[in-house]
Amino acid sequence: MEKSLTRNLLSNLFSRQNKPSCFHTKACLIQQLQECNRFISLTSVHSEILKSGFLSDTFAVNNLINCYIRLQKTLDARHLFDEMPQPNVVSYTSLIAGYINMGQPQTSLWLFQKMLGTSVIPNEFTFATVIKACSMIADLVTGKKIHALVEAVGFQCNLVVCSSLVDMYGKCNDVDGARRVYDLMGCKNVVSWTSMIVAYAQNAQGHEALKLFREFNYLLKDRPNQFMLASVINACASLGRLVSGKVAHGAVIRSGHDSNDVVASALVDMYAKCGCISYSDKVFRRISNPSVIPYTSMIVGAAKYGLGRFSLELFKEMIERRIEPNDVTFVGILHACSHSGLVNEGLEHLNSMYWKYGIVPDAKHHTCVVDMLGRTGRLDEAYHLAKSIQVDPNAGALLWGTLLSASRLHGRVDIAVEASKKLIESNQQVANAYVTLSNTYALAGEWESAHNLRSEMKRSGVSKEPGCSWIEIKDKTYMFYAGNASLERGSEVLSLLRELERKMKEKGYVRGQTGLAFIEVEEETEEQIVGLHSERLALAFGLISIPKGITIRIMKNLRMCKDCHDVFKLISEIVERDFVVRDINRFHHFSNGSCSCRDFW
DNA sequence: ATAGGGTTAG
Repeated sequence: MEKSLTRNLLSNLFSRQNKPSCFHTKACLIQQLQECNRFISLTSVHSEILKSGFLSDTFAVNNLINCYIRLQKTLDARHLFDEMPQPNVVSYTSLIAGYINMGQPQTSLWLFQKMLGTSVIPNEFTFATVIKACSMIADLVTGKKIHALVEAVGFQCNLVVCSSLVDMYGKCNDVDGARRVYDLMGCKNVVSWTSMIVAYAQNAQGHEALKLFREFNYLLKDRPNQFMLASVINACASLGRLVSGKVAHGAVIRSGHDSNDVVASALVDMYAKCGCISYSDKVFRRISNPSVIPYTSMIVGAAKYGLGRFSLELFKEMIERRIEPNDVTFVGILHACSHSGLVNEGLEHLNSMYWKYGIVPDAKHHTCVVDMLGRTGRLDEAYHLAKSIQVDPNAGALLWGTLLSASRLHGRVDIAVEASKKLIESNQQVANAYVTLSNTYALAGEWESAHNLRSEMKRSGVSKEPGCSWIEIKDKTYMFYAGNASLERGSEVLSLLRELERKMKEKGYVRGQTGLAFIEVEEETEEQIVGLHSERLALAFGLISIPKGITIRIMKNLRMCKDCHDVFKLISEIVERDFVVRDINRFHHFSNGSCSCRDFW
């Protein structure tokens, strides 16, 4: 690359072309640099600068560096920078930003460190840029050091610097840190508000995100833009709040942002997570040129509904439209195959993802496949696969946790023991491992082992939060704790739910495999609400085991079933009376999924 | 030369 650059420079240097006289004045050269968007014309201007002797002019070289960076020639920019006798703050900041644009935040932080050893003082542009580098790699330690420097140098009142600090703390999972900076800001704009909303939304505090959004609208400082709306829709999705999500959708339509790809993706995801896959589909089909992300949202949404075939069709369609899938798309596809029992299709996709699409399967893909094999009872293959994968401790916890659940589902004590060992050894999900293993022993009738494990847990002080599931309707949150069957008329509900499960099995419900359904719903009818309640109640009773991520699919032909209707009615009454939680703020730590249901003791 | 948004396995 360097050689070709030199060649171009030389050929331009010695060519005798008729150039307008203005070409040689500094102002003109710089204007040409700012308008330049092709590498070949850049080298020509570069050689003119060289000829005119402006290479010793910091301002001119800074413009040259920026032009190289704009054309993603970071290495050339670096060579120029290294040759500068007196790089100034702009030279440093430009190159630092260049490394960030090339996806090298570490290098940009290294250069910043070097800059601190010189007499060049960073300014607000430099700070905003390096803070972004910390956000990208979630480096809170460095972020805090830079924050201290910001205060020392006196930029703590700068709008852009503070907005990037809010974002940095949020991305590093320090929500309180983000809020502290946010509260100290003298003036805020849409960006600062959005950064704070995102900090909440991405740290399982969706309620706070929505609260801030309401505050923003109440103050009516500005109209929400597409960035803010996408973030708010994301918060609604994580909470499963259909009503708020629809309000946000209304705002999107009114403000004309509905054709925005990012906003549309957020809507597709939100409707799917709120249980309205048909709405997701409607929004999705209105996107004129969907990119890989809305396609992936739709694939994942369908997969979670047990519509595995639909996911695969969407995948085929996007390939036909020459949209390149990414690693997340394959997570969705493998998830779809896993949850719809399409094992052969899943294995084919795993095997072809690299040679057909150039995506190397990593731990998350293998975890999906372990889950897929495990669900259908192919535990030995799943175990074999899990053993063959190199993983870091976090990914390992997911991998072995997945295998452990599958072992329990099929009563394979031997593999459950091995998977639990791995979890306990790695000091990850220890309580989960104990509980699941004990449940597996119990399932296999090995009561003594189950009991011993419980005693061991008590002795070593390992405890597990009870599983919890919730549904929000209007402004109320209904919480169900797993295994809590001690409510009034509990046995009555239990027998009705058993009957319901029997009917579900008649309709093809397979334990641990396909999400199935209670009732067909057009709009937000009473039936839907009751249907959702009964799903969660059933979970609470431990009666049906629906692995997290499977959403109950809604089936038309159950609508007329009178028995079901009676169940819903009864459950509805009980739920209204016994399950209203008034202080929703207490449950923030659960809010990373609207239908989470953990294992319980 | 600077800040903010969407999809991820259990």
